[in-house]
Amino acid sequence: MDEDKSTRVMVRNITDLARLAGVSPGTVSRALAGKSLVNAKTREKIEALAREHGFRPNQMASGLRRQKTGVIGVVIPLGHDTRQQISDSFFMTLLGYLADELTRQGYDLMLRRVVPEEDSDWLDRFIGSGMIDGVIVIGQSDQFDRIEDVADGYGPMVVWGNHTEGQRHCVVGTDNRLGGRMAAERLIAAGAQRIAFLGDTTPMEFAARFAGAQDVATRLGLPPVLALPTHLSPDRASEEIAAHLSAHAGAIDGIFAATDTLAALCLTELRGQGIAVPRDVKLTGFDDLPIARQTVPPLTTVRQDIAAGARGLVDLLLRRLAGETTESLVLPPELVVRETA
Amino acid sequence: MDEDKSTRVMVRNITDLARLAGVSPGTVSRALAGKSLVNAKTREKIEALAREHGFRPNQMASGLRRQKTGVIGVVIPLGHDTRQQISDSFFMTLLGYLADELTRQGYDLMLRRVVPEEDSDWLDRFIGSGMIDGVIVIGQSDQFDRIEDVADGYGPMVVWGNHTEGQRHCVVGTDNRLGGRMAAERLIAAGAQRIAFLGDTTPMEFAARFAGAQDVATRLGLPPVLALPTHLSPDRASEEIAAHLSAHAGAIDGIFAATDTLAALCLTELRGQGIAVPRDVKLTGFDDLPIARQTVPPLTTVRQDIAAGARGLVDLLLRRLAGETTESLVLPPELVVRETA
DNA sequence: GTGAAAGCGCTAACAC
DNA sequence: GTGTTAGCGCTTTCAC
Repeated sequence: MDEDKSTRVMVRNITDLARLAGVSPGTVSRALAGKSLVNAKTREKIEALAREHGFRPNQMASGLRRQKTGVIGVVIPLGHDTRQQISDSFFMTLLGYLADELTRQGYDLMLRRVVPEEDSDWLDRFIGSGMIDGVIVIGQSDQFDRIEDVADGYGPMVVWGNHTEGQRHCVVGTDNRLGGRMAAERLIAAGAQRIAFLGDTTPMEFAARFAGAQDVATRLGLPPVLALPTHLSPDRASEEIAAHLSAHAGAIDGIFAATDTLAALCLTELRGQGIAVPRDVKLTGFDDLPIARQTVPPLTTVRQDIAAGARGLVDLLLRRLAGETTESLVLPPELVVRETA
Repeated sequence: MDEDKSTRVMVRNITDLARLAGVSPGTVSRALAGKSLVNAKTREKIEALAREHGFRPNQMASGLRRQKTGVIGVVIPLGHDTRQQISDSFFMTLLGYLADELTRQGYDLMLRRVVPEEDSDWLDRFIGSGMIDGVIVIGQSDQFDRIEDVADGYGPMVVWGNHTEGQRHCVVGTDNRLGGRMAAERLIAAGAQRIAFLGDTTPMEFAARFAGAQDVATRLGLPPVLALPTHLSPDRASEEIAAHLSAHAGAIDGIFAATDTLAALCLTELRGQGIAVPRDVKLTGFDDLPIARQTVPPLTTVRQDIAAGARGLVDLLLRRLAGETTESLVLPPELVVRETA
């Protein structure tokens, strides 16, 4: 007998293994799938052989036969702001948690980033590929209607995003409007009166945050919240922020940034223009990403529970996969007071 | 005729569509795959029908038949430091670029995060799943040997990590040792004499960075570089950094942090302990992530070209898929001088 | 240029 | 408890 793992015989499929084990392919399939009704001895023998030859049943074939793939699609639609920072921290963090959670549940994750403008068919294409059992959409971007359409005819889909009264697709997300109110209230409590919202208000989540801040301004009889649009990529955003700041210097004493990333950038620009935070201008972010603790001074922000979001997405998706109909899940935001407001 | 998209007939497969079109399944297959030798009229008819019914050929079946899936696996092994920040910015950024690059090349991306300690079989399992045409491993972690073993018998694999003389697997990565030298040289040029390396030196990349710094200290006759190990998760790292700083206060005037993330954390702790940067202690990071520009003062660091790395990984993988044998790709680091050293 | 037929690797009735 | 068989949906010779 030679010493090396006797992989001299190539085992390419269940049939090869069956021949080696002296049983039928059906039995091998049952044994490897951990099905009941297989003789303990037979099973052991088959498992030993499989191990020895490093054999694993082909998931494609199995998937085709069983009409399920064990794969969940995760798709990130990139809206108008195509070059949106690829590493957008929030989405990437969510993706990390999703990967963990799906793995825990025995699913694989197929990731797709799409540009809806170039491919209006992005969602159907993914669903229709036959490669995935269900889909998680990260961010509605500007594709709300597209998603609604699909939701009517396709069950196993859950979306991370903003909840709108009466919508038909199942969504998981933070109560952005409430979060926006919290941010604005904090800015005002810290002494601000003339508030600006920093960030693009086109995406629904951001629009809701903006609306929440506006709610508060209106209720308290303060001037309306000023919208200061920016892109999401750091380079462009920095320039835009600098321009906004110059244009409105002195007219603003509170800034509610749409995300922590934007807030951090803003902090840098404020310092550059010699504006003291929180003395001259109060500032809040949104998300509570790690960076929020590391800015100088550390950022007051509105926390989203990303881990809970990921768990919620996967939990709801699995329930839908099992045929349940599910309600959307709206998570509560939490104000984290640090030093910028 | 009724108004709605006449999706009354469900088209579940190529055979259904063939029936509608009055042709054979084979012809439909050819038409939809864009093969030559199909009558223009026939092709148009089939394409129109497919569009009308939102039909798309099942990729699983196609994959099974053609013995290729159009999917590239991307796996992130989480070493000993299991709870390594899920959102580890560097890997996540790389992942984003990989997603773009693979999409551009017409491939889908299947993502898997694995804990080798709990599953020694992680790599074979992924490869053997039959779901992927090739695999990109992000980070060697402490799995160098495992990867070497696999490389002997499996071609389409490329790894992001550190290059070691004579290794057998194809790797793409920055010249970490050179980067380490650059960082140390900069610290010294800025006036430091007693240098410490902040971070775990177990992963090969970090070990190489440390070794590079050590090279410089040795060459210049300075005291050896002190290793200050930490975990990667922000919470633990902060504590550990604080402890290191207290223990070695005054004995260190230059810190080379293994990553920008660690450097940013370190900066916060230094400030907390009233140590001025760069006056009392010089500091450099590694990576040049966005955060490096936003710390106060902004971080001097060693830049890795992540986009080039992603392109390299995909390019080499596709070449190997095509049967070529490829050399590893070592990318040059670049010193970015800001204000901490 | 198109149809017929075999088969990718696996699973699930259905026999026995 | 195990073998046999018929596909899952697609592609690809091989005929014609």
